[in-house]
Amino acid sequence: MAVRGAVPEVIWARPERTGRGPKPAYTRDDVAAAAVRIADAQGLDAVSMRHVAAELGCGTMSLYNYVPRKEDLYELMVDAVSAEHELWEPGGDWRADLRRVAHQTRALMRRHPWVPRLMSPVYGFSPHALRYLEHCLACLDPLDAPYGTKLELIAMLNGMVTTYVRNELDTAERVRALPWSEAEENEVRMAYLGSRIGTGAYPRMAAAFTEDAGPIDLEAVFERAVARVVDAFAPR
Amino acid sequence: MAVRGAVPEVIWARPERTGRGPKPAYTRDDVAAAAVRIADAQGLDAVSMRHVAAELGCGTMSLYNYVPRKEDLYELMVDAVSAEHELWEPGGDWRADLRRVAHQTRALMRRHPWVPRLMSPVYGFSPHALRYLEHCLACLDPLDAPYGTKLELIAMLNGMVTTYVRNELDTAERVRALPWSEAEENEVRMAYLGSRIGTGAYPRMAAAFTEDAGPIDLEAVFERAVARVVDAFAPR
DNA sequence: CCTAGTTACGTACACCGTACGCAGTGCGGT
DNA sequence: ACCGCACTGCGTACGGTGTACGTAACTAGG
Repeated sequence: MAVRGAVPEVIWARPERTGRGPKPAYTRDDVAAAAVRIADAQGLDAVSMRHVAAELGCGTMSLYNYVPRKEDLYELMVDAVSAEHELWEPGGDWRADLRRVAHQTRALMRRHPWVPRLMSPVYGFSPHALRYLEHCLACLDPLDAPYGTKLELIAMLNGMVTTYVRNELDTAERVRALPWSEAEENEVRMAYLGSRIGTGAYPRMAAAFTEDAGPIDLEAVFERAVARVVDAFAPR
Repeated sequence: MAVRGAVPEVIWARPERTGRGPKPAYTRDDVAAAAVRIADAQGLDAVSMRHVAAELGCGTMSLYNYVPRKEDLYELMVDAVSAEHELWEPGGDWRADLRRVAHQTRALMRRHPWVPRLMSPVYGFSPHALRYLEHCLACLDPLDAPYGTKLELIAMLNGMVTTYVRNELDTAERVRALPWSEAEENEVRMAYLGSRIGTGAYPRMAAAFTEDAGPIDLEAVFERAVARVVDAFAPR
């Protein structure tokens, strides 16, 4: 009997089956898919061990045969949706390819609004994350720069996309738990903001708000941000 | 009796006292300070209503006289540490001023490692956050650009700093709850990564790892990232 | 002065992650 | 062929969480 709880382990290094005893009723992918299904439908906070087990159709504690801790379940979830990344043959224009990567990542996160909240550097080791990273590096083959710089570019782009989509969506995820609507909350916040600005203590913010009264085009803002990050690494 | 739970409200718009009834034993700042003290000392996960109440020296449910939901307690915490931002008179070189802002924000987050996890666009309305934003805009006075662009720059810089420090620190925050050390976990993860790379399926990652075997200088990486974001908005 | 609104807070509920123990199952070694 | 044991499945239980609700004490406004 191995003392499982006290030794560090990576979920991906642990074999899915060891050969002895009865065959497991589900695969690791089944578990991940059930958790993803719940997160997509009811939000990340609804992903509890009990709910996932119920969705899967087994007892709660049976989950711990597949996943040592809930943290690892999160890791499985991120890897599962990372499989949705479409990996194409890079076309030679690394800036265009990287912009395409950014847009695809954004689309993925909009399909699964809980992903930004789970993004962590430690999840970068999962199988599908490695494939994704290798693909990004392949896109950067035409760029004449050391790998260190390329990795910094990829990290910066991914971080920017994650932050951006997170700001765009986690309020929507958050509002699910609130007893009032997002529109109502925004209205109250804007009213408060207006009252603060009206005091005259923030002249530049006041100017900023009178300058641009129209609704902001999120799509265009994202487009510009991506281009700026990519161009920041282009040789002059 | 107002039905408090069903109407949206901003914590900052709610008056701290209404005049009727016994005087509150603590101020809102006392509550925030107690929560910050716990988060600094024991991590964000230790910030429970019971712990904060105990730290403050009152009953658990008394907290709800000061804060309608735990979410608002988080908002108070972020605002409380936002007061630590040093606001100087901008010197005319907006790029230098912005770099200084970035470094100061990073230092603040390193003092309070739980801040990146709580960063959310909705917290941008707190009093000290408004002061901070106005200061950033003041730094950007010499830059000839519409306020929309300036706000995009500030958002991008803040997001990058937050992401960066988060990646740097939340593993440390996370490891507090794990039954093994961060070094042990890193060793296991690196071993697994090596075994995956050894399969030859990721030639570029393999090349990247053989290229740069030395330890990475986090300070220099951060410096470069800040400079890149700032320079991306400089007129050519 | 009275009363309505507020503070303080104990109790209770539903839910969480997961340690533990037990029954059943089927492969590996003899 | 047959143990034995490692494994799966899972019920129970523990200590934690946020917070709804009810009650007692208190004080300012009419």
